[in-house]
Amino acid sequence: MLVAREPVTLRALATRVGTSTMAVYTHFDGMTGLWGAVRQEGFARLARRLADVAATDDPVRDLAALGAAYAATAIEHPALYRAMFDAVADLPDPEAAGAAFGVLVAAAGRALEAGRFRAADPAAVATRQWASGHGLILLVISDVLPRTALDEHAPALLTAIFSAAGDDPPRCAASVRAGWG
Amino acid sequence: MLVAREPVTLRALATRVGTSTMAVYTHFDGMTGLWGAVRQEGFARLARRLADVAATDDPVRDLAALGAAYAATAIEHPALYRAMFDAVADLPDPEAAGAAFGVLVAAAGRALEAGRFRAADPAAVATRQWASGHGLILLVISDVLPRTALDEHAPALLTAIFSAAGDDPPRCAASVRAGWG
DNA sequence: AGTGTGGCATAACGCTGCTATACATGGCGA
DNA sequence: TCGCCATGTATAGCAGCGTTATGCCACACT
Repeated sequence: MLVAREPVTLRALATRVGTSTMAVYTHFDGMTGLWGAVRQEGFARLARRLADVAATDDPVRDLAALGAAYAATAIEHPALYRAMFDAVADLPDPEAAGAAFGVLVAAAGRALEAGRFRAADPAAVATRQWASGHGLILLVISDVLPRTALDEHAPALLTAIFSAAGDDPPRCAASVRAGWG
Repeated sequence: MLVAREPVTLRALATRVGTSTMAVYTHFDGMTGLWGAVRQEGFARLARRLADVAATDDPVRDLAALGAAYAATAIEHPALYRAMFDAVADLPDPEAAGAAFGVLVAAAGRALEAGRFRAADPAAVATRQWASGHGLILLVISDVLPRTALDEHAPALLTAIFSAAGDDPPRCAASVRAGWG
């Protein structure tokens, strides 16, 4: 899973696109601004990917599908995913990250309304799902865990979290299996 | 939670300890080797902290206590924790990380023997606990989640994971509460 | 006591991100 | 249509980085 991480230098980048280093300073604000734009674009793509997950009549299935889409996005571009969270605190426009999280919260809210979750805070469920997925994904793209660990542990973790939120365990497991695909 | 991250340059470091830059090349192997030694020491300390957690007659409580010790270690030195996982794949001696993980697996094994977990693979339970904690901790020390999120979500996540492993939910919650302290 | 070896200070090299300056090019007003 | 202004780019140079080559010094061993 570990991909070659060439240093991404300002000069190499300028030469690559056939311009001089100054272009990076006019269009972005130096390397700092460029990395900020990269992280921003990463979260924008993530939010789009999550928003593209169609809602069904099984909100728990949807939550699992969102998790799968999230993981797929991260695995497709692991270097980008790492960069996104390298300085997520000073994102130029944090709303993009908020939008991605909001999709998760909305799905958890639908699960609550549908009676699948019992008096649980949708934001808390989404946070727990997010944190678990984040950790698992990072361990995978850091070559600590093999890539197969995702399919082995993610559904189990999601089932554990959603069941703890009140869903009926067997039904929850079925929904997660369906959503994770 | 975000702490000031001065660049940690070779020159500044050499001046700080009153020597020249060459010392870093004789004792370590340049900056790369030095960072490797730092990560190594980080995992060694983590393993020691986990090994110092005394086992009780409640293995689920112990698992939660291990989680709390793990989180405390990370929160005490967030920059070190980030550095540890920055290149965990090429750790000089991976056994230190393996030892830390082994403590978790052993506790999960005791929970299985004690009949608290039902036919679950101890390593799988430990992996899920580790991944979840890792993600939650990273989000906290990256200032995505407030520090209070640890006490709010970690026990809930642990209870969810251990209950899914077969433990009786109310009893599990009590054990986690006791262990998390 | 003489010799050899290991470790450190010094200086220099190539690279980095960044900035100051000069030039070119495109649009707008007279 | 001509001239001017402004915007963006190329060039050159700066300080800083990690790394390496060289020379020296101090300690240990015969």
